[in-house]
Amino acid sequence: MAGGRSSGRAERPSLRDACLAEALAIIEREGVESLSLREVSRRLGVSHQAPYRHFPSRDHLLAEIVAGAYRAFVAHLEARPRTGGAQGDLREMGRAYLTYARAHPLQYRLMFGTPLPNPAEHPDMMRHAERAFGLLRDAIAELPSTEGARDLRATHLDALFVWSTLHGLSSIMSSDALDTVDLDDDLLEAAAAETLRRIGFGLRASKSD
Amino acid sequence: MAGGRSSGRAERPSLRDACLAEALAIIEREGVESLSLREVSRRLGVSHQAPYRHFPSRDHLLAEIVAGAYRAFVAHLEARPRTGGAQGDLREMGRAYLTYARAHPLQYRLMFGTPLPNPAEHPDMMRHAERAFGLLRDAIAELPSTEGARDLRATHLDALFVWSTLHGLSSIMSSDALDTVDLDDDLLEAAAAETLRRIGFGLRASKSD
DNA sequence: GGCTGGAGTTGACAGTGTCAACATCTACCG
DNA sequence: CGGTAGATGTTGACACTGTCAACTCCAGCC
Repeated sequence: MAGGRSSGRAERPSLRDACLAEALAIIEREGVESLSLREVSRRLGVSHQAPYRHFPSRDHLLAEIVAGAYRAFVAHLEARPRTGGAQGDLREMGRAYLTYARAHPLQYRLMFGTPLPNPAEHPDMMRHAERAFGLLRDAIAELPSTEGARDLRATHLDALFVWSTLHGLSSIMSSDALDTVDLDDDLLEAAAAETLRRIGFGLRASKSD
Repeated sequence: MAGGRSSGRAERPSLRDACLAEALAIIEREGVESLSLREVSRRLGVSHQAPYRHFPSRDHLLAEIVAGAYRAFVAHLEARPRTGGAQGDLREMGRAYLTYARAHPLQYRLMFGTPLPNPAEHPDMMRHAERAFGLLRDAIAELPSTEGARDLRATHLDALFVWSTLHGLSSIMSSDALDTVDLDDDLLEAAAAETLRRIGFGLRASKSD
């Protein structure tokens, strides 16, 4: 039902895929807000209405690009090393999260940083998003509970803490705001490691309440 | 040189201020991306070029609104209670940060969440932004250093940690992403308190390295 | 053959930001 | 008092955008 329209098996010259690729290229160079279907058409040498054969609207095209970013994000998170126990696993998840954000700042910003096309109108995009959040929450739910049953509320609190810490660092790292403050690359590298360590402390802190 | 054009002393009917107010109202109802100077003009009953007498471009108007949000943010941070020592002060700062983000999600998003008009072209807006960051960094620099001189790098790391944690929670709280996950208001309240506590743990953790 | 439906094109419309030329009104200076 | 300069606001244009509607084309199928 979903996806698979592209590389499944060569299905036509696929102007559809060309649009997605060209749109992404435009966003990379000029930013989301200056993405225009007409410019995409122009670059592809087709008429300004051609993309409408494949996308109901500009926002639908954008939503598909964002969905792609989520898909890649989820894949990256799932591809993390799966060696240690629950605690080590969460750490790997955090590392993977930060790695992706550092390696793909544009995609990260597309997912979390920019005003998305109305999410309610693009359920497919949201499905991928929820999948990503679910991964993180699951990893936390797996944490060993030192005091018997892990209650749901505590899990939510922990998830929110981990999520917001990771997200905070990532969005700062992939934002322009950094330019106003002078921080070198080494520092950011260190900050990533440090943040992971501190998340661990923070989680343990909640137990020793 | 800067500011003071508004409420200093009644300086004309001040279409300028009316534009800012109306623009903010539009953003509140429709979102940033659908803010248009022409709509502002229409609502104010003036011609579509009138605002250009007061703002060189749409982005300049937007930048001024964002600058206003930063100004209010800085004022809110500076108005925090100043009772305790450095440690208590940082805690108050954190509380004030989260309070503002909760009370003014729109403004918070305007500052950190949306693609701003090219910051380099709006130095005034950036001046206010830096002021806000500076407050936080200063509060951290004041922390008692248990091991003699507080080195600059450590301060930066700490600042980045505190900042990103606060920002992460705030931006999640003021974002639509929350809607995809079911979290009640009580939980958010608890998360704010919990996060402040955990930031404390995180900072101490860096010392006991 | 004829017909149907997808893919792409052309032409229009309303909306936008912005430049340029015009009008008007206000204040100040001779 | 008259006149002139500057700020303020208006009208008209231009290029650009997303999107609707009607048109052409061409492959495949009965």
